[in-house]
Amino acid sequence: MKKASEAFSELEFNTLLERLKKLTPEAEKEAHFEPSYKESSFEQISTELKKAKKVALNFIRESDEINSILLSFGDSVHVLEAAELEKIKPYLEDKKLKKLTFDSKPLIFALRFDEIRLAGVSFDVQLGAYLLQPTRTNYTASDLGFRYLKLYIGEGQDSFRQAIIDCYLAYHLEEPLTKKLTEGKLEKVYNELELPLSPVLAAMEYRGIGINKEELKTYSNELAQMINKLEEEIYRLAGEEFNINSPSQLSSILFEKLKLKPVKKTKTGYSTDSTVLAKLINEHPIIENMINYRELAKIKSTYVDALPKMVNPKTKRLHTTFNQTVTATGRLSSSNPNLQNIPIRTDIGKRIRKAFVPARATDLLLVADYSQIELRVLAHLSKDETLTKAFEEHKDVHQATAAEVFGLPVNKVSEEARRKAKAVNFGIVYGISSFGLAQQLQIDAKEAATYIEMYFNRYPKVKSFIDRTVSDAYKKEFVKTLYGRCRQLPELKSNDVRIRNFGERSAINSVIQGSAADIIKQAMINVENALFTDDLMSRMVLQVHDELIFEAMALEKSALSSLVKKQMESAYVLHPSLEVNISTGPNWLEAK
DNA sequence: CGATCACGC
DNA sequence: GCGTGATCG
Repeated sequence: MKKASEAFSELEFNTLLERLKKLTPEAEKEAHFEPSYKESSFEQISTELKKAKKVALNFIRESDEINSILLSFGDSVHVLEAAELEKIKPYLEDKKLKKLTFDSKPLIFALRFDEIRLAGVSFDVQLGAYLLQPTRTNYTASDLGFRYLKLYIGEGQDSFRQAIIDCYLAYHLEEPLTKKLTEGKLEKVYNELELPLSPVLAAMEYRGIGINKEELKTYSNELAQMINKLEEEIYRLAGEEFNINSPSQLSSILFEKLKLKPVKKTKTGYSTDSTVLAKLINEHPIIENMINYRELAKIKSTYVDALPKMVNPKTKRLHTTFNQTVTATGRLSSSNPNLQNIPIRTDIGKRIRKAFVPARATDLLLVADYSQIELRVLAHLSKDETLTKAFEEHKDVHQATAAEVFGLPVNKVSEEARRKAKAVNFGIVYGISSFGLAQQLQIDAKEAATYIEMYFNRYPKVKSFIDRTVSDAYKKEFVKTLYGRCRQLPELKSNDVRIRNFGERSAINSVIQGSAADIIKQAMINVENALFTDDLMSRMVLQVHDELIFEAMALEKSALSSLVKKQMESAYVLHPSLEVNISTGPNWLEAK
């Protein structure tokens, strides 16, 4: 039984493991873990606190307000009233006293409201567990307690008990998790990247970004009118009213009533997605209206109407949450609201960006973005001379790729050829399949395959890097990034060729995307430190995968520009080197 | 709550 | 390839 459960753990069949745990007779018999705690005063623990080298820390919070302070020196968890925070403050700010946490960022965030800067966080359960198994979807006390301490902790505890358990685990998971991190050679990425990044993210979240609510209100009304007109026109052309937002209803209108030819199927019926609509554009006038409707409806519901509702009434700003333990590759994600998918491509979408503004009208937004970081990482890892040279000579990389692949002089590269080369470059970074490239370029898979072949002819070391990465991944069942971040690939053991192919593409993508993520994380840490060292007032407020966004004091514009450029470009010594473009403006649209 | 769709890198 | 979120049924 034990063996089976271990096997499941390795394969990360999360739900199966859960079920097994519940069914195990030992689990039934064994007393469920009961956290021991006692209500203490500062005076009662002060002696122990003074001589302690490390302490596990947690809070019981209601939203951002701290209600109780939880401390543990290994055995019982001490519960102190929030009123004692002032007395504990020097210990929290003492970087020599090691703080062990279950999830440090919310703690750092909450303490900012009491003007306490938590220092000396040396262990964070969430970050450690994430680095060990980045493809898990959550890292609950119950899972981690069982996995690393063989404790049976029930799910769905009330928030008081949960906070106690988390504090207990913060203390007792340090040893086993640290050991595993060392075994996996993950100490560097843990200690030098993830752990120091966490307070940087907390600070960015705390600062938030300014948003012009009135601008969005006005826009919402304009969009409502436009959507209304499109709606009427769509009903008229369909000959009836229906729910335009329902893909199934739209499908029956298009493919049954109007007898349009279905382009592709989904699990449940005929697809009506934007690529399908684009192909049907000349078949019926309703299509163009639908395309426009989709875009407007999306922009209105997801951004224009949603964002103003999320403005914090106290700060009047938008505060995203940067999730540090979500992606399989090491990227951050952003939620509530997601500020990493604000529209940019279309004019309609761009107007959203115009509403993102600095706190004071005299300030500026500064955007610093890495130029082609993923392709540069690819050039670095593959050591391909042609690709490396393109960057060293500051060429337009897609144009250069087109010239290579199609055997043209650079000045003879058409828009069309460049577009194709760009798609091939994207495909390479994503772990290409001829099917995917064909779909992207609307060509048949055979033609796509010849493009890939032509590409590999001109960039042979990219080809061998990809082959090496994939065969390595099969051997080890994981891949690693520049900083040693790891991703397990259980898909490569599948008997299903489609799942194995997915695993192969993930292997390539994870190395490239994950290495780029490592670099920008390093840059964020370095930039944040440099801003304080140089005494600048400007602040980093957002990260969008390959770019950093700052609220810049107008007077600091040039100092900030050079600081950010220098720190980002020197975050990692890459060959070809990293290049950063900087622009500024009164809002996010004009700073791009 | 899964499926579909659409936004970003 | 990697995400988050709105909407539907």
